[in-house]
Amino acid sequence: MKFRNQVEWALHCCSLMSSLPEGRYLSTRSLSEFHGVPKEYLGKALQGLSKAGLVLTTLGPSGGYRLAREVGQITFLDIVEAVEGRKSTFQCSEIRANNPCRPANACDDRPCAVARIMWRADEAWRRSLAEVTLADLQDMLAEDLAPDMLKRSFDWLLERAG
Amino acid sequence: MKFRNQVEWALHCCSLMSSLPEGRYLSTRSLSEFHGVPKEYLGKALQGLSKAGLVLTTLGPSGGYRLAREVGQITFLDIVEAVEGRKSTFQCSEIRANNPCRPANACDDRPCAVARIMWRADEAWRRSLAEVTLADLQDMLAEDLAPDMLKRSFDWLLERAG
DNA sequence: CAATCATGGACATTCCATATCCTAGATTGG
DNA sequence: CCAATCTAGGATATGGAATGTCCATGATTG
Repeated sequence: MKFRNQVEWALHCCSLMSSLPEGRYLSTRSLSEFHGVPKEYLGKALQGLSKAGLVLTTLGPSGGYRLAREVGQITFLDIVEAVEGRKSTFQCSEIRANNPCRPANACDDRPCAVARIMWRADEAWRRSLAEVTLADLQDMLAEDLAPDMLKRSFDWLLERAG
Repeated sequence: MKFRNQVEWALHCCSLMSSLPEGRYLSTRSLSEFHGVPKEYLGKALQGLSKAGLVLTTLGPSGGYRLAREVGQITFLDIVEAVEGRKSTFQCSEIRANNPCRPANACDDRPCAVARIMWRADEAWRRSLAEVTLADLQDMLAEDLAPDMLKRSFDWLLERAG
């Protein structure tokens, strides 16, 4: 019951790309150096973001990734699902069908009650993540971090952005 | 990002034990037969419930498990956490410390903003599961299932209960 | 006293997260 | 045009966790 590391990486990469000026791109190499994570493996996560349409890419030198939408239009749920998929935390294996008292021709018009309850909790979880955008994260970071550190990070980013 | 099978098994076992008359017990063997799951492995999940204080046990022939509290006093969250543990879905690896622009003496007074958002979603998930008890599940099943099947399952249970 | 039970440790197996490496094709800067 | 750099993505290792089996122990019951 744990997320991939890639989810954390993808979220932090999106956070960094949130400060990227219009039309510029950040390469996998730069993103991996900034966060201290393996470049090749991070690439898989970024490809997930790309396939989900959350980021745009260009090839060649000075290529890389940038956000495909405004920071206010990308939610945490978008990013998590792009990397982790849309599977529910609870997978119903239809245990109820094994009940020895169940007639062979029994048909279930509704999903198993246990699954319904677990899936409702999943929905609450998704709703919570869908309420937070990258813009909200930017606001939180502006409160958390010292202004000069934000400035230095931004300069670092400008140096690398193609 | 998926639960153990044991979580599903434990929930269904608790559901069955909800109909158990006062003072009677159900063995691992019976529970595994009813649900069609491996006895030895199911035993591990039931031991989890036992260690969490959700069920009582007795040894010897006619021994087994029964709920330790009223059905209205055992929540889905209780059961899930007894089997799965209390780990969060999101594990913060403090990626922010790898930021090359970060001064060596920097200290963080708050958890990483990304983690705070993810943990808030976990809380919403837990709250949802904490709102549902085994009594609620019984009500749902009474609506879902044909009365004669509930009756047959109950008789099956009485035959096995020690 | 023999059968049955929970507990728990040891062990095998299968699957997945976590990588690493390489090739192909596209693009850019010189 | 050419060399360098980029993304995309396939092939392959590896470690650890999920899944499942087996057995020993001690308690309880009939």
